[in-house]
Amino acid sequence: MLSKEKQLLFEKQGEIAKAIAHPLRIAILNFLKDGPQCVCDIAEYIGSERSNVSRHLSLMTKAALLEHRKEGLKVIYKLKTPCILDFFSCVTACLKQQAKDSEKLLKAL
Amino acid sequence: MLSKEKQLLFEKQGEIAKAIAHPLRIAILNFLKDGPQCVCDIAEYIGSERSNVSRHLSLMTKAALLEHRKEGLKVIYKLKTPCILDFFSCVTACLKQQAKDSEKLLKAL
DNA sequence: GGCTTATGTGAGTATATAATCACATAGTCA
DNA sequence: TGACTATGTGATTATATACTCACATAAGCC
Repeated sequence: MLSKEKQLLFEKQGEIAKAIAHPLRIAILNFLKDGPQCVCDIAEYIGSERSNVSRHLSLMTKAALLEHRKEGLKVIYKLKTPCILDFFSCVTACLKQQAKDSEKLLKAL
Repeated sequence: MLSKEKQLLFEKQGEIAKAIAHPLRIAILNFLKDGPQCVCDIAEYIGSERSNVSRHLSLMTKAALLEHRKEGLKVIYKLKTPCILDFFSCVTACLKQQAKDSEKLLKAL
């Protein structure tokens, strides 16, 4: 049976996973791995409304994935824990597995 | 600007992240890392209704995180791509960062 | 001060997700 | 065959999430 401590841990882990789990947010994380960027440049890169981007950014900030500072008119966001980028290499491994399976299926046709 | 290929990749990665992003599903993944288990034992471990567990399992199966085989009356689920477990070590790093920040804040009081 | 730009937020709507209950299906065994 | 067990699924409801538009705020510049 699941202990209270583990339950709490899984909830916390779920919050972080949820903060990552959106195509636009993943795009933002990938954009920021090359260095800090302002909201306007992020919005232009991912091709979405600024207000929407702003919400995604504050969501990730609340999950402690990002941090930001003000610089004149602009707000600059950057990765707070670059280790989350490791997430993508492990997801990529899963996707490769999927691709391999599809390939097998295709050959069987 | 985001290329179509990258957009597609980020969507796929988002699907996998979403399949992980739930406390019960994370609990299941952690339970299965010690070996394959049937639905009834998984349900008992995480303390939720079987029908609910069943849905979480099929969701993760669709995302290719799990695979299953039938064994008599029981259906046995197991990790398909154990590499997703790496996800947890990278999330743990984020949580440690968060804890460190809270500690700093606490000291400043 | 007034104008402009960058950002964030409230309100509303549309869609997705999670959980529950009841029931259907499939396999086991007497 | 009939009772029993394990699992999955349809229908419903509650809640969460994503997006858009309009507007508020804050900082810079003339």
